[in-house]
Amino acid sequence: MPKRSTPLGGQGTLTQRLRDVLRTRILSGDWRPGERISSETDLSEQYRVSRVTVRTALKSLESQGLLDIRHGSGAYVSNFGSSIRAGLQELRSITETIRELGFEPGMKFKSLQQVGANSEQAAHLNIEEGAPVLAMERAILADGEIVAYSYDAVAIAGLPSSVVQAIGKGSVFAALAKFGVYPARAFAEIHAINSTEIGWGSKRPSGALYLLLDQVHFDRDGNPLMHSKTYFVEGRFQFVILRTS
Amino acid sequence: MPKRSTPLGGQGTLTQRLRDVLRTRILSGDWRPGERISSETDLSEQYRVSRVTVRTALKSLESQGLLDIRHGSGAYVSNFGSSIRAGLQELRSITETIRELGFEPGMKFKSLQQVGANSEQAAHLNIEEGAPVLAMERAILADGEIVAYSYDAVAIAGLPSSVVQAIGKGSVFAALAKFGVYPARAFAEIHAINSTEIGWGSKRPSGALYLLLDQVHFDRDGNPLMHSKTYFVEGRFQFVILRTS
DNA sequence: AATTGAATAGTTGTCCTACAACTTTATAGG
DNA sequence: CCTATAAAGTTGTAGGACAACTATTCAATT
Repeated sequence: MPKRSTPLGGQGTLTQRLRDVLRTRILSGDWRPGERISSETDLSEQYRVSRVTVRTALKSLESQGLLDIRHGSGAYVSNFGSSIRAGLQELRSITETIRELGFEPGMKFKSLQQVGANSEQAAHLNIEEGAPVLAMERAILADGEIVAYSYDAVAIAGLPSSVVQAIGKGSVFAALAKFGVYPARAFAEIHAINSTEIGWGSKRPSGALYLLLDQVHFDRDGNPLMHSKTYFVEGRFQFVILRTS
Repeated sequence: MPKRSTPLGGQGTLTQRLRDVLRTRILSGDWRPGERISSETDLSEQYRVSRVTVRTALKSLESQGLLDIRHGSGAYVSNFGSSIRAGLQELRSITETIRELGFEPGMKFKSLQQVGANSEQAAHLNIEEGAPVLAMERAILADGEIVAYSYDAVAIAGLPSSVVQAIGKGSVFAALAKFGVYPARAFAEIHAINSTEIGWGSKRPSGALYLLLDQVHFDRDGNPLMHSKTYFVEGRFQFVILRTS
């Protein structure tokens, strides 16, 4: 078993940990866009892992659009590196995304209670109508400014009631993680919405134009965990997608 | 050099060819959603490739959301397999997407001419302001109904003038392909737009609400090829994204 | 009978070595 | 200066081995 100088902290498989380290290095600018990163052999020696592990990690970053690997030449930092952080295809907590973009995330609950699922929620979560769900209405803030309103419903079956308190204190993702629930995938639909019925409070934006992200989160096994309708105030959040063929 | 019974036709690396074959098998229902596919060793023997190649192909399909690989257990077909095809993250011609969704695609040009690049186009295409570009304004139809208005600019340097005629007859992608130009990636920004300034003609939709896909297409080497602002009429086109962690 | 626990076989994760295929750089010759 | 060739460097694939994890089987215990 090889020992490594930089212990590759974190969780997950060795490849995943290495991938995260390399992603951080790329995003932090260790290599400039268009520049060639170290060769697989070099990285293999540097982190004391096999070349197979390095290759798998690089391939993963390539499929995320951060790298462009060319046979016989090397792996080059893609020219989109800096903007991709807010990429839609990567499933991340909104709170964490806001923080990584350099803002101070915040959250204001309008409601947070256990209710019976309405027909839309029941259909998305694959449960009976009226079955208990944890419903919440939140305003999401960045540096004190409202960037989105979110209407969420968590399938509550099997979750201890203490999760309610945990959610009230911070990120939904972080709260669920404490109870062993990890969203692994989300299936999202995007719409443009123009309505004055959305949002509340005094800091409500003047416009009525929103980008709606209507998504269902699933766990590893494909079981629906949460239905979420998030209305992003147009102009205050930049959504980007890297499309590949 | 191993010989394989099924020759894995197509182009690209061995891994890419195997990946395409396996993706086709998955989408065609060789294994049902949730079902475990053959083990890496089995696939390795079946296609006469090394386990490394099989692993790389499977990992690629996992990052596309088609598979879920579990340590010590196997690779399972994800439950979204059938819906993903229309996903935003896959770069495809709008025309072809419309046809695959079962509609008859159409296109109406308002203009198609060589002009000097404006500042926005110049910035996105990384050329001088005023440099020649092929600009077009089009309405995109599905079954005769307008689903989007698109304002595009192709960096024309090096392209023969005959490409203009080819584009006028059908898909832009198809026309460019004839001249050896293949968009490999696109970087898209999404916005909600409410404006009456968009669109033209008698079949113009009554509403003024659009989903704007503002994207730049790049070739394999990262050179910008085309800037494209496409305004999709809200409600007439469904955009979905699979988000993974 | 039901539950627990250990052994077992099967599968993915990582390692090592080797070589093929491709790209870039260096070199020699004109 | 230009071209062709050689050399070095890099990614792609192969094969074998073992570790780590999962699912199953079956005997022992309650």
